[in-house]
Amino acid sequence: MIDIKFIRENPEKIKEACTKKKIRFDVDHLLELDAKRRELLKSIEEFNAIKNQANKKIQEAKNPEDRAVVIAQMKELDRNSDDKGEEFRKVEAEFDSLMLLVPNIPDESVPVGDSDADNVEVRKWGEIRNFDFPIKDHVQIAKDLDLVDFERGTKVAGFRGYFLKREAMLLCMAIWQYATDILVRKGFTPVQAPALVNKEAMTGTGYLPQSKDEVYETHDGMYLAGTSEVAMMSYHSNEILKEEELPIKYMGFSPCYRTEIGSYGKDTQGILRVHEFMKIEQVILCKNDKEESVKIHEEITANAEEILQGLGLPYHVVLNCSGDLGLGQVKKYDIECWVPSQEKYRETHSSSYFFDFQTRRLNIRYKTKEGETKFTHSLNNTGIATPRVLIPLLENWQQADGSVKIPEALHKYLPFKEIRRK
RNA sequence: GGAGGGAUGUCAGAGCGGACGAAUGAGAUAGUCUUGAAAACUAUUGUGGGGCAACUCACCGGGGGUUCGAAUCCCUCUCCCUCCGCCA
Repeated sequence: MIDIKFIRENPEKIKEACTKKKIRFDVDHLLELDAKRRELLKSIEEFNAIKNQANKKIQEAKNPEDRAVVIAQMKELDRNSDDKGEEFRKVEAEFDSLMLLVPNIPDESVPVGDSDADNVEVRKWGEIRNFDFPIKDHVQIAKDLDLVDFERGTKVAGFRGYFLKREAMLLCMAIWQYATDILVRKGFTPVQAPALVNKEAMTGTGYLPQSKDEVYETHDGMYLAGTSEVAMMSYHSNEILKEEELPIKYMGFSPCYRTEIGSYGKDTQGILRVHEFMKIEQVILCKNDKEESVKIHEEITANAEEILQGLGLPYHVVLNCSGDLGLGQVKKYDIECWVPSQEKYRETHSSSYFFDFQTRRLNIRYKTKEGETKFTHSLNNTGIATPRVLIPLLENWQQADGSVKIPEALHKYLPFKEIRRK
């Protein structure tokens, strides 16, 4: 959510953000509602002030007759006043729902563009291997080594369903443990977060109302979150923190659910785009300070890079263009890992900051040392997501004989150093 | 699933139709005392909206209602606790 005062004073900046983010939003209509709302509120308040004064008189009235007179006057006043309450509530409701749709303003460093095609590569890491044998894609590797059962996955869980088996499952657990060790060492508090969450949590983080098609809703009005960010951000909703506690760094771990309704027909093979997966997420609350947000954004991006480097996966970091930013995001880097069979980089991480967009919705504030109350800033980035990361891992580490080597960083978590056919 | 009890400021906790934006305690901030600290004492200390300001309006879990007037009464939703049942 954006501060209405800021919108009033800078409507052109919001309009510009709409254009850059390719979002249709009628700023002028919002401001009209805002004016109307304030006008109604003023007249209601004036009426309330009169009533409050009259009530004081009723209390001060010495004898019952005086009292009765004032009460009669009061009733008369009530009858003659036109009740603006209902109109106000209507205007307020529309205003509130529109406020949830005002986009945050992209940082100046964000390139203007329409889609991911306009994203800009900022750096690359790792050697892209030159295979001297015909390579397999991850689906073939998984089938040959009996690591994923897609047929039964579909039978039991429908389209995009899968069973992860044997070494693949152990590998995932090793990857979680490996990533957890790195993040805990960096001061993150590990938390197993609920994936089943309420509407406030979804709205507060900005997944509702704008992305409601991509979210599973349960029969009793709960939601399956697409990321533990939803629960971890909501963890401190309606709280006032202390400045000394900041930054708060959580490593949220949870299953994640996505309908993928916007991506019918895309990546239908394998485990790239699935409805259900596991993810370790970095979630940060920090001071209301742009420089602090920028600094931590680079840190959490570097954390993810460190995790990928340990796994020996070539990647690049791209700066997302304005059209590829979510409603609340100020700036976002995607980290994409090299997928040999596709000869391109595919997204495995997404690192973004929001300033106080989410924390206004969730009402997460802190008291500064000077005693001021401010909204915190929030940021998040993937730590590691499985099984998606198995795609670059299996493909980049495949060997001519059909086996797959395990990167050394994972050896201590596994009873094997390679996966080969039985 | 059944039966009761509860939700109040940063925290604990009173209030149960008008003098309550809310007792009291803790915490925090400032000051006195002290070489310094602790203790003690004194003062200040909720949030949000409108107005340059004086001021004013709203907020006692959320939403409705009754009343001239609601933290207090009624309805409803959410959550928490206790007991019984059920499951592990």
